[in-house]
Amino acid sequence: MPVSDKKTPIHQVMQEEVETGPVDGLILEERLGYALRRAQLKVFKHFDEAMREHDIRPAQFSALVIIEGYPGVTQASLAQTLAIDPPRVVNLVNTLESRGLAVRVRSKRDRRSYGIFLTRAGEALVVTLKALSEQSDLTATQGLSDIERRQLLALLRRVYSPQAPEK
Amino acid sequence: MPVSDKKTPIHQVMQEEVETGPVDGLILEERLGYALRRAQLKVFKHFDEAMREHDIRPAQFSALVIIEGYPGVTQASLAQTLAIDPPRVVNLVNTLESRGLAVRVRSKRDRRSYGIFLTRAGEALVVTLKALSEQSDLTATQGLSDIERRQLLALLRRVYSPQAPEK
DNA sequence: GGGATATAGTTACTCTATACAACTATTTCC
DNA sequence: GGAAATAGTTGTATAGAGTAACTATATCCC
Repeated sequence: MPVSDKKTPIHQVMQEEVETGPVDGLILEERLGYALRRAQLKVFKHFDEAMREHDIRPAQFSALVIIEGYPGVTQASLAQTLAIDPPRVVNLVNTLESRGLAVRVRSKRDRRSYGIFLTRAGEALVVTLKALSEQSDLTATQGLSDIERRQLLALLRRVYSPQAPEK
Repeated sequence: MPVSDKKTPIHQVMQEEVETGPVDGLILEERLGYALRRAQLKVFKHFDEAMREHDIRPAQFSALVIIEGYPGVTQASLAQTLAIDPPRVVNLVNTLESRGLAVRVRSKRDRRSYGIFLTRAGEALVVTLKALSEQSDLTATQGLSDIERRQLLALLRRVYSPQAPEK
């Protein structure tokens, strides 16, 4: 039962039949958060499709790419770069390990921490995944030219990392 | 206990001490999904701060703005425009109703559906919230010029709504 | 050298978001 | 008038995100 049944109707009841049909987002299009969410939904949907066959989630993909680029990266660094919190990193790395894509190696310098490395299987997979991801980004942004895509990336980078260079 | 204890160490064990310090996102910066997520995190963080005093979540704000622009909008239209599913709309509208910001009015044309309207309190609040949201977007994108902000919005719109005009 | 403090990782718990299945009431299609 | 579709609701399941508390180790400082 709708909550309104318990409340007094208000002045707008007179306007009742004003508008019902499908409504575009015109009014919200000036809201950055709305635009970011809608764009991210679309890009992630394409990404999920592209990765479905490999059963890889966005954070897993990003982690693999970072580990490839920085072999021996610690979980704390991963957390920072992925902008996720330490508990999620534990879970993430557990998954990668149990699937044989990465391994933890206890650091000799600081025995509290682990260096994370890709296995050969992980190295092979990340190459495939990067190609798939690039393709998925292209199809998700079909309407944009290469220049516009680069513009978009540069602008986004400058939003989340204010000290990023303009070009 | 880390999963790796149960696995054979792999070839990279030799490289163990390679890299640990904080790692920037350089390697991922070409990934659209990563950039979108990071930017959205930042924009939403500012938004949450701006709205904390009013205890308004992003979806609630967007709903209020849509209802203001399309009085009598149905829940189905709300779901479409907000890109959330019908069960969440029910919950959302329940919250707005119980806080006295909006009301459901049964449609005479189609008695399955409701038109959603703002109460006077809702109308007053949405004016305040829109100003706060604009201010929050500005501070979240401090590094950008007005022109770049508009460029970013236009590019995002063309990503999620491919038929959107270039300018 | 040794105790206080900080850090890396882990576990547990909470809250929200998202997705999906099933159901009621009503409308539309044939 | 009956079959199929639609608007809204309820319930359930899973993932994302934030927080608190804990262990083991390292660093700081007297």
